[in-house]
Amino acid sequence: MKIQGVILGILNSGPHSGYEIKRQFEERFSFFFNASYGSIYPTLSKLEKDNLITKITVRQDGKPNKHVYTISESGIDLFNEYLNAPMELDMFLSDFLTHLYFGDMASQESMETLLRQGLKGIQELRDKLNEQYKHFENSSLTFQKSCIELGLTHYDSFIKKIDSMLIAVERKE
Amino acid sequence: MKIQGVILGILNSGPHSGYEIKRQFEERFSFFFNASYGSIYPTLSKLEKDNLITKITVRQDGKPNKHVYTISESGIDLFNEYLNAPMELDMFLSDFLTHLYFGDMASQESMETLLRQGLKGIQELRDKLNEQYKHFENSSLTFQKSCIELGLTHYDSFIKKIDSMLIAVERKE
DNA sequence: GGCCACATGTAAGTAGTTACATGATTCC
DNA sequence: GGAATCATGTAACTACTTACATGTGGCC
Repeated sequence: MKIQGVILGILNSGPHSGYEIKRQFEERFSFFFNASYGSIYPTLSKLEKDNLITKITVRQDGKPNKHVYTISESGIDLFNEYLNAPMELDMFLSDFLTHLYFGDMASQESMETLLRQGLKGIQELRDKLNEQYKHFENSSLTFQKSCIELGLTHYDSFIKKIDSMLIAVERKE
Repeated sequence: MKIQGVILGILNSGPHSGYEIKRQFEERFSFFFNASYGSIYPTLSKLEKDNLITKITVRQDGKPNKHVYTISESGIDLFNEYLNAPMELDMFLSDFLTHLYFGDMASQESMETLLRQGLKGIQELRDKLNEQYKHFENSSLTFQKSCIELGLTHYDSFIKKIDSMLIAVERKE
């Protein structure tokens, strides 16, 4: 599913502005999806032009106005089409693993540094995701919660494995 | 690291053709990197034009000719620059998790189907990667081996979690 | 006055993929 | 004769990101 489908999905559970959508991407989707303002705002414009969502301008107290978008009937239909379309293959792009892969010709010292850096980065992501997980503790959104749990699961398995690789590298010194 | 760096890295451990590079992507990099012929061949042309690699044409018995590329001194230098550059953030793009995320408003039946489909897809990827792992059983390329182990670790943690989600969904029926 | 959070948007650039196009050789 | 594997390449397209541009309002 591309950004158009994901935005329709978010609006399917209530009206939101582009800024709010961006926050959801950072807080809830970060483990498996992301998008910048440079694609969110043009997508919202296009969806409105195609009558899949409608816009209203909302005045706020102590904050600038915002454009709040609501999904239309045809938007809901299109979202359901996206949901029922065959799933695309997952893809994981890891610069850390790419560096690691080329490690067999590098020095043990540089690989130890790499592993430590990688571990630190993953631990930070894990901690950030765990902060988000707290918001779901008493939530009935079990599938959203599971998405975060899958992220934590992934990070934990990586952390464990990298830890053992570090121990192996240190032993060789 | 982009495709240019990865190709230099592959050629850094020996001369190869574009077709062989593509096979390496499928067999060894598939968990964390991939590229199509549409980017491999133009990249090889560009690298040659920039004198980072050199080309020779090799005649083969019972097979078409192939263009075998060898990394140059300046190619090795550039690859080491890439290796020492700060790492980019890993990114995981999952259509399965995107579908899952929107599951709280869907029927239990459709979510069971989704989970089964997702599980099947991941098991297939795991099996394929495990086939590749066998080639590394007695290999001294410990870091390449570790990259595959990290992939298996990831798939196993996902399989375990999706299994438990399936059991939870089934119990609710 | 300066910084931060909130808020929207565009233009140029990136880094690819997909689909197309071609051809050798082997095996059935 | 047709499918499969080996082999190379290009043109059109995609789906974004980055950097830029602008502005409000609160807090220190």
